[in-house]
Amino acid sequence: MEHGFFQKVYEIVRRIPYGRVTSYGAIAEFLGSRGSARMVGWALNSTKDSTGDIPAHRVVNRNGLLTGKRHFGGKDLMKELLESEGLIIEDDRIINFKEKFWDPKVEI
DNA sequence: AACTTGACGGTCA
DNA sequence: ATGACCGCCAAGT
Repeated sequence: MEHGFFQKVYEIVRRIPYGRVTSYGAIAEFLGSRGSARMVGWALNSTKDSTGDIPAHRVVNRNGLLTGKRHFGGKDLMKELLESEGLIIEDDRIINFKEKFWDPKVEI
């Protein structure tokens, strides 16, 4: 197993509690200078090859917008996954984002 | 080796 | 509120 930037990202994403969400930037910030928000999105992109135990749908952009939805199967798979966890989504935006936001640097 | 492309975010007009 | 720009940096071409 490697311990590169990607692995660190996976570790954090796996820790996002059910029904909560975080942002690419928050993860990048938590990892310090080891990466930018773009890198986090990149890391998640490669989870498609991975085993699939990574809840990538719980990562959205800083505005609670489902910017990564097109990388999931189906038309609205990402949205459906989040809704099934109790989040309210309207026009690809998480309405109760602030309440559901989980910040790794304060909650870990 | 050079250029483009992003699941991003902050700043400024 | 909206849009342009810039920094970010690994991968693909």
